[in-house]
Amino acid sequence: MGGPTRRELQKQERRNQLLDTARGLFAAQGVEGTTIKDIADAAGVAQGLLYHYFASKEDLLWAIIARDNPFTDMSEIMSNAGDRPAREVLLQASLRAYQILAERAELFRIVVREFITRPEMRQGFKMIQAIALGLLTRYLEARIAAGELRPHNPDVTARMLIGAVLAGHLTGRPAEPYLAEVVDTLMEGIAAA
Amino acid sequence: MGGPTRRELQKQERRNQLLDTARGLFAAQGVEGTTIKDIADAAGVAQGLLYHYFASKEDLLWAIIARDNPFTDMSEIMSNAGDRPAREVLLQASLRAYQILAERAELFRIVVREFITRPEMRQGFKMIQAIALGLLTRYLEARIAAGELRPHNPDVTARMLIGAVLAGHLTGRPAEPYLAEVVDTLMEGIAAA
Amino acid sequence: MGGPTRRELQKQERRNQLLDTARGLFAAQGVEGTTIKDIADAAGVAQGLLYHYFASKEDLLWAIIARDNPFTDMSEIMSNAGDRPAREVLLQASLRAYQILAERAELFRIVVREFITRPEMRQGFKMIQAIALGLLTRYLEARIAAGELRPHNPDVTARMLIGAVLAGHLTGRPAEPYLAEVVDTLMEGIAAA
Amino acid sequence: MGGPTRRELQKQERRNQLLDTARGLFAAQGVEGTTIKDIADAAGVAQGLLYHYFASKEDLLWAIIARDNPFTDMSEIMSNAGDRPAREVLLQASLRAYQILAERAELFRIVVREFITRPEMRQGFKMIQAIALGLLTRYLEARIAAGELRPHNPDVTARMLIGAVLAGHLTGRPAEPYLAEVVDTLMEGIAAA
DNA sequence: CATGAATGAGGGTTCATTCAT
DNA sequence: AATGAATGAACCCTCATTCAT
Repeated sequence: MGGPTRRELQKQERRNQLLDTARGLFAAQGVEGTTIKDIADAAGVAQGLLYHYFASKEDLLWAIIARDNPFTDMSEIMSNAGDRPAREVLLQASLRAYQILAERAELFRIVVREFITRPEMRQGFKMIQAIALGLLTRYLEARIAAGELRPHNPDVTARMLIGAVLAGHLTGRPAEPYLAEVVDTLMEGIAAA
Repeated sequence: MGGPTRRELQKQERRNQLLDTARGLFAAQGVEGTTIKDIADAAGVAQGLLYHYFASKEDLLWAIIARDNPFTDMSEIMSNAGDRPAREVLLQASLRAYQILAERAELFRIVVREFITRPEMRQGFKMIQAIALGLLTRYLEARIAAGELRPHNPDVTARMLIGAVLAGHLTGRPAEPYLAEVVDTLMEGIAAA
Repeated sequence: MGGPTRRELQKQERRNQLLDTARGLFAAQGVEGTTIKDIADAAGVAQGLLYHYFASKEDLLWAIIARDNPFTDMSEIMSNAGDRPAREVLLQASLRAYQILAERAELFRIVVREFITRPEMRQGFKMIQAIALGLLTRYLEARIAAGELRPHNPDVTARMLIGAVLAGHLTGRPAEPYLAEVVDTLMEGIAAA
Repeated sequence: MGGPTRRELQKQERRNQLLDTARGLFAAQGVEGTTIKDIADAAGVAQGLLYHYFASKEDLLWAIIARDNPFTDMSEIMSNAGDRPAREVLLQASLRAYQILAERAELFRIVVREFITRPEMRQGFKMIQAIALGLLTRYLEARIAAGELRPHNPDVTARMLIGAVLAGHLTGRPAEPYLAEVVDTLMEGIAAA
């Protein structure tokens, strides 16, 4: 029987509140630049309380990443591509990725910043990238096999698309018409006929 | 008469030594994660000496950026494009950018990391990106006008190329054949004829 | 309900303990000559704790001054002069001032020392002196108006009395018979009849 | 035979320049608040040079005090009192003391500040005060014996005059008419006839 | 005589973490 | 569950002093 008790619910809420608060500050000031006191003050609690929910500041960081990790979300998207035209599928995937980046902008900033220098996090970064790359590459291979795309190295295409999406996000470009143009260019190339 | 004295030479050498040491540590551990003591120990000098050359840790960071800034280097490259085929020019530019990123990998890691969270540095970042984008965009416009490339939005192409170069660098891809494939894809597209 | 809780009481006690300890050391060695470690060690606490109670060493100094400031104490004295003979009132005021200087000798030493060189404190010094001078001057004016004292510039008399009290304190003269002689001289002069 | 050489003169000038520079900074910022670099920069020389002239910062402080000590100057004044009226002599002495305080204001500030907390300097302070007090007291005793002043404790009068002079100086009062009023009050008292 | 690079001890301050309440 | 007083290790930086040039 079951379900969470009232108390467990409150506990979850408090935990989420602390995660939200910490995520905002981490994104704005960096992990090193944010003190436990900052987080406690912003959340309106005492410093000590954070140690009831998280073993350390490091643990708090990992808890944020674990909770807001968007990968389960992403993997579904590519699975349902079916037989629609590649241009349409790639555009939809780009748009969705853009959307996720916007929604998770704070997490993204935290992760990029920390991944750059922390050796133990670089490992995780490679995994993440491999997943996204894998999803895309497998899709492209299927479309080449189906004859919709000309034979080429799909890994390169995947990296170009991901790079263009990231570059657009980082430089604040609106999704429209940028992503459509990217996909068009990818499909047709820029050489004069 | 003239020329740097022995003492001035030594001063420059010492200064460069400290900049090199700091750059390596900043890149490896982040600016926050590197202490003045770390740098002094690695350079084999006393902590106090750093303050003989740089007013503060912050000042030291800016001194690294100022010294290793690759912009003058980059702008020359696109100016000498002349009338060679676009495929060749874009590939050469990509290769050179890759090379610069490799040479300045440490600076690049430092800068990206710090730019992500420091507001005063974001400004600088936008400038940098605008320069690179501008160089590329102007070149593409010229080739469209010359009829070598089909009419399209060159800003998108520029971002795609930059994104692909950055993504390749960040994920440790060797330049060959990656960059050639990127440029080919950009020129011809991936759609089946 | 109400009143301070146990914890609030302890907080006040601890705060006062730290102020007492710091005051003693500041008086003995000067503010610059006293380190936070000195204070913490003397109080038997960790250095960090001082920053739980005071934002900085400077703040600690001001907190001592604020707590031990004798002005409310002093202003009452002159208000209750009533119609007693001036000789009696001036003597009583001198004695009381002497007493305060003795009680607050540490604060006094600190304040004089810091006021001499810190521009921002000189301001405060002028205010303090103006208050004491004002109290005395107003009293003397009233007694001149009442015909008890001969017409003269009361500001000068006030400064002479204050000067004599300070000089006596600084050179360690016992209050008796010094202050009585000072007041007598002030009342009668030293010229032969 | 004879006279300081050119080089010795230059040496003296340089020494005096350094003493002047240091005195100004010590007075303005306190001894602790002044760095050797401050002094060297203000004098336009290298830090190391100060150690050619003075063994340490402490030594530099004592050298200032030794050079600018005003006592020889002061003792002559009271010796030549002769038989002039006491009012005139006391006023002249007060004026001269005021003048000396003004001329030596910097030294005075330094000395007071350091004397307050340095045990080894308190000793010197007592000597100084004893000298001034002695000169004045002996003069007053002579005038009492001569019948010009009524019998009283001259030590008290001396302290009152010194106190009034110091208080006036510290609070920035102009010499005129303050000192004349002080001497008048001292001579005649403030009681109504 | 003069320079200023170099040292190294120590200062004020910060902050993640602990623990009695 | 929640508080916040208390700790102590480090951090950035300062500065009197030394010494090779």
